[in-house]
Amino acid sequence: MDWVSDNDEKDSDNFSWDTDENDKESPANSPEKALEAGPSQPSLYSHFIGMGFHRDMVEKAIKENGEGNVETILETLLTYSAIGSNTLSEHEDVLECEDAPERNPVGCSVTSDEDFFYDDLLDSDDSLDEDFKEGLPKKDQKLLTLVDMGFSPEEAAAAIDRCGVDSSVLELADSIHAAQMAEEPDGTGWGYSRPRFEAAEGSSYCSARKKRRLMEEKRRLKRSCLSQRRGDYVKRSSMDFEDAPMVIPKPMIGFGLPYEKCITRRTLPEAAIGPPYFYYENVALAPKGVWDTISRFLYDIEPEFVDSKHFCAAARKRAYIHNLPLENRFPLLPIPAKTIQEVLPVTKRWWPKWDHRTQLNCLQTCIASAKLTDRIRMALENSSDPPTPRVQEYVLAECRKWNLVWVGHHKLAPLEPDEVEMLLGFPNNHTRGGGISRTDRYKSLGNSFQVDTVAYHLSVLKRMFPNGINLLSLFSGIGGAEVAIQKLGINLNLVVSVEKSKINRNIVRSWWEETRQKGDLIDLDDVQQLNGDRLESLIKRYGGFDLVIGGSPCNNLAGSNRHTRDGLEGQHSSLFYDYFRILDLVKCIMGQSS
DNA sequence: CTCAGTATGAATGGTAAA
DNA sequence: TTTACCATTCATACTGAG
Repeated sequence: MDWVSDNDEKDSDNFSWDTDENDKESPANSPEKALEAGPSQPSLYSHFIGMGFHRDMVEKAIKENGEGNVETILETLLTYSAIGSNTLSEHEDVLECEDAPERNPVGCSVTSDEDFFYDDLLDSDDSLDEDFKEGLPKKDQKLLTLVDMGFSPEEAAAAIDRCGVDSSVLELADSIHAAQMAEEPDGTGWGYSRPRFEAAEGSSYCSARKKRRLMEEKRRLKRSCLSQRRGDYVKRSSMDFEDAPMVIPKPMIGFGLPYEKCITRRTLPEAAIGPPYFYYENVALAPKGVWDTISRFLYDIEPEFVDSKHFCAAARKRAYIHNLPLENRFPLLPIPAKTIQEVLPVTKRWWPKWDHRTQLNCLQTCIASAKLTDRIRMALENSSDPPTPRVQEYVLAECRKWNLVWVGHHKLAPLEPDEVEMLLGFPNNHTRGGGISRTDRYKSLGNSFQVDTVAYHLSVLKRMFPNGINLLSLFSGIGGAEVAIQKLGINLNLVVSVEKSKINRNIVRSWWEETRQKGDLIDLDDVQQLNGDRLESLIKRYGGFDLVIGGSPCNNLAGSNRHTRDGLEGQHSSLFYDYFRILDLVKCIMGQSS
């Protein structure tokens, strides 16, 4: 359910908006690129201001890091924000304060300590020189940075011991704060979070003008909502922030499985209650702290951890945060078989006794190469029958790693795209045709929902909306949400679908036509297009959204990413903040009109 | 340019032994 | 309680053919 590749051309939407069509900027014109082209202080300055950072912070961060390194400036700003952003409002005029939508949504109380940190950050000119630091071991560098930031050497050292020398300065600062809070029985909780900057790299092509307009819109819309919410959060006890880190329940069955005993009641925080309903999805096994952060943004709702192996023959460990009721869920029929041998009967004939797998591992975006399967074939040919334990071990490890199935004597193969479609609950040939390549099918499917799992959670909507729903679907991918809702027999009166990949948009649109949908399908290619204006006009025209659904990009969270598993702040995964931004805007706009 | 093929670990959590 | 070992994982980057 997310973004697939960067190589999709921008095309015009099928829906023509009344404004703003021409100030879409190409990535080449992004502020980021402009920076790389040559140093220009005003542009750099306004770039970060545009992201919602305070001007004093930006000035200081640029001074400290030099103009050249955007990356380190950003890191510095994030660090400042994590430590001191909550005090910002104390130093700023009201307008600016409300104007900073990217700031921590959990408005927090202010302690004198934090004031101290912030003042110190702004005023101290006596920090150690960076050249000197570079010559030191990593641990000492971090230690000095933390001391520079106003922490005591003891605190800093303890934090490095706790979190490890490879932790970011931000994490270390966070840890020290947590420790301080724990020591202080009456300490006021502070809502740790990085500022919600929309413009991590992935979204930085939003023009400054657009951003300003968006901010104006937000300021207008959010003034009342924000003050209300801040009030709510300040009331919360510091306990909320000292909770043990998120633990993934075992077995991973969420609030319950079909035809089994389920949890049917829960208490949602006031701020979480709809309309609209919302449903957010991402990988369960994200780096530490990611789900804590996501949950905190999504109104403190506890994630529902579910492994789709309970719904189909392949594992898919995912977490879902939603505000849907839990009573009277029902599954899609027919219930899919849950073993490989049942689902792929042709494999049964060749399946050796010593391969005890009955289910597949997670369906991913890449498949095993022919070379690998041939190596395995050779290994089996050259072994005895049954193969030696050593060969068995090797073969089984590769089978599990690459989800291989038996298609002949000594012959293993990856799943076909059709089979992946079937396992994920999509109609046959859902991703086939329209010029899509085989690799792209795997990629789009690997990023998708498991339809039966999602449909089970969404089934409660059927009774509530007998006349159908208006759906806002973000990071739609190949339309897992739309397919699930359609299979549940819920009419789709309106679907606003945001998906970066043109290939995926085509898939959804042809599905829309094949299933003879009566409603309106509006597809957009960029979440940034959904600003306050557009949402307001859509909501006015169609009477609001009943469900906001989406699974934001997991690229930087997924375990299989060897290169850029950067967490929630990663280039793609930071689009989560756009999910939150849009959901919050929808809530505010709909809350106002009712 | 697209497409297919290929090599490329580490973070995380579980379990059992020390 | 600590340590070691094991299994799993919505991926990225590069290459070469067409």
